[in-house]
Amino acid sequence: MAKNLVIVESPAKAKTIEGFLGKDFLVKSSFGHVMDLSKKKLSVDIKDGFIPKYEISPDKKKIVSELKKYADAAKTVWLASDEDREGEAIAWHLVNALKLDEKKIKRIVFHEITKSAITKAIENPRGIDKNLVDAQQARRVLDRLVGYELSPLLWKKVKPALSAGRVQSVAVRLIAEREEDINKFKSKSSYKITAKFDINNDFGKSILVAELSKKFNTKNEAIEFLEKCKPAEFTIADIETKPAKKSPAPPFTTSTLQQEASRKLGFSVANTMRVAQQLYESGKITYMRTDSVNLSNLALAMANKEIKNSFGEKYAKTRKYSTKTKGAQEAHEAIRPTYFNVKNIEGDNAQKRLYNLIWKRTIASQMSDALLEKTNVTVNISNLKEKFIAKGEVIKFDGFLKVYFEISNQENQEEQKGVLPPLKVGEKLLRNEIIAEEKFTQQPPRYSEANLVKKMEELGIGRPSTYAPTISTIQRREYIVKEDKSGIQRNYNFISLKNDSITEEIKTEKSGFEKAKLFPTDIGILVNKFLLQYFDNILDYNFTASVEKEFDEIAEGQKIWNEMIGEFYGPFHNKIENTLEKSKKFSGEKLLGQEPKTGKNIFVKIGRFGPIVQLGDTDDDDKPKFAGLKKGQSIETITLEEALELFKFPRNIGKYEDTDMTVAIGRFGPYVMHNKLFYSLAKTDDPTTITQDRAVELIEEKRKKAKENIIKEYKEDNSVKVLRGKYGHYLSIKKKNFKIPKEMNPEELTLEDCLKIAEDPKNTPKKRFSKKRK
DNA sequence: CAGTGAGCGAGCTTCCGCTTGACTT
Repeated sequence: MAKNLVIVESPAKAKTIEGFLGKDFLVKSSFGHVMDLSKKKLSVDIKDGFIPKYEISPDKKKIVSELKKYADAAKTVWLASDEDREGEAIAWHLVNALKLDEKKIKRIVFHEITKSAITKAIENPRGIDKNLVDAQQARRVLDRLVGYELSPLLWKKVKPALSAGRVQSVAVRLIAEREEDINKFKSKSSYKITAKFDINNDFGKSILVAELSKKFNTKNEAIEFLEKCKPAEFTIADIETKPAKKSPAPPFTTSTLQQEASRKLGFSVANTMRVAQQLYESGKITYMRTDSVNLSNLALAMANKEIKNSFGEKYAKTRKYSTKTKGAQEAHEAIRPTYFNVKNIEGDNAQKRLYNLIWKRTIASQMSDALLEKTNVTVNISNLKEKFIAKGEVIKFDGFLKVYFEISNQENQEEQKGVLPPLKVGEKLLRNEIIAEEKFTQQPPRYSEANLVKKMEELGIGRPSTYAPTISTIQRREYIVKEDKSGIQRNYNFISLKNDSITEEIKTEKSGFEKAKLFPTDIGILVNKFLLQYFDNILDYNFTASVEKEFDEIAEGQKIWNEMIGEFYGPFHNKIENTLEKSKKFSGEKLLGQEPKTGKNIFVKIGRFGPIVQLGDTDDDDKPKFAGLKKGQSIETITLEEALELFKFPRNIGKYEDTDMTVAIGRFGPYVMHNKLFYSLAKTDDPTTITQDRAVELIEEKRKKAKENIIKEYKEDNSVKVLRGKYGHYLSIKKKNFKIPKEMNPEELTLEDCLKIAEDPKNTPKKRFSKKRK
């Protein structure tokens, strides 16, 4: 057995490091945290100084016992978890979980996986930094208290199974507020003037395009301007040329990788992380969960060599970047290729594309500036004081642009600068055409997943390891949805002056098209309203930043962690108690109007199963009627007419095989019910207009499909069937499903076989987490 | 999945941050 056991967090890291160290060292990984608070209970002793009660995480029991075996046999245990708050806590938990003798342990840290960094770390061990551990405990306990006291309050006051937390609730707030901004937004229009001039000078013929420095608010002003241009003379008043430069962006962090992969490759945040993980595990890139833009000296040297080889000496420029992100912990390097001379890799398409993006971005970050020449040409109008301006841009030296071009975030970047024709000051220009185009101001854009990550990082909310999971949590809770929105056709005025006549046209454009953007749901909006009303401090965009400051003070030994938690918890818990006692159920109920026939009130609100409309008051003699909202409808925007429509279900649409068919809208969308069986409508079917014939078609379709999935039936007992499902073959007996053992051939099962399978408890399906609510 | 919504009451849900596989009805 090896004399030395080194424990790191990630198995891929363990493998690499083992190669650097001699055979006296055994390197194992803890797979992240090994101890945590129990999921089932609060596990914080509030009365006695907020002492947390840790347990070995259920899924880590095996790893812990394995590590303990190695640790007991080793002379020295080197705790090499990451150099940040969480890493320090992992080291401390390992001491407790493995019951390590303090004399036997050494804590080492390194933030790059290079041989020299590891060797240096081994030469400079230290003890566990208890202050840093305490900062982590404060973070952990705060999050637990907030999450586990707010969530149950929501269950009581809003809806069961909801959740709230320091990070997720702020993410939802961002999306809800953006939607509010969009609803409030009123588009304004103005007129942009562009001129095309014919050039005919010593250098030949060409065209100069220039834009007026001023925009007009009304059509009349624009026409008035064009009228004045009719007799005017146009002269070049000034040509200004100045050098400019562009510098490359720093190498990727988790957040910037997610943003660029979204923009350039169309990857979702989760997809980016999955593919990056694969690249990391196969040794092609460094660690993918990082907030650091730092590159190791080894990496800098490799990049420099690669650039000189591929592009030449003058393209290389070694750069050190430093982070500007709030609360960055920088335990790792930036995300970079492991070997810079590998430009392309083996792998699937997604891996190749993501690797290529990382390679280019990292290489570009070590390349020279691009040198540009920017030119501004001013054109005078003889009878007006406004000026036309033409802008040109020429690349004198491409530098890093040779490999990498960062797409900016702005959506409409129609302005493209190019090369201007050769011109002279004083030169007279011939007016070819001047146009006035009506332009509308754009509504604020909805967040994409990657833009949300960017914003969260700016606010210091969440960490590289949690961006993707947080986004899926708030989608799973149905606070937000990712959807496309088709744009709307819009008319705009287009006025043109050519020769001596002005013509007016109405053109159409499509605007507001959005793909894979985040929309708040009714429940998301409601929960956000509730939290803002009662817990505005937690939802404050600066909340995390201010507690982070206190965590830092704890880490530096200037503050006691449980005192800090106490100061927070007192007022917070009071608010919980108060709200529990005083506030009524928070359903977001809104009176829409009255039903024309009966005069009964119609409300919209959130019911136990989501948004509903209600006909009649709750305390009326007869029970009120309820109906769920259709997909795409929302509490915020539904009208009285739409609500009345919803009460028309269930609708009878005729008979089939002598039984009534009815159309209704359920939790999973509109459906036809026939003979107590359900048939979902297709997305293209409209439940308000669906015909009898179409409903029959749906019924027949589903029957045919069900038949195709039957592999075996038994005459003796028709409740037993062997079926083909999403995950392969399975057995169905009286609506209960069973797994068919792998060694058995589903095609050849006899009825006896089937019954035997059903009796064996190991074939009964495990209870999966289901969203079922009674 | 399951096509409800009142009210009663049992029993369930939930946080953030570290890490990877396991394995689905």
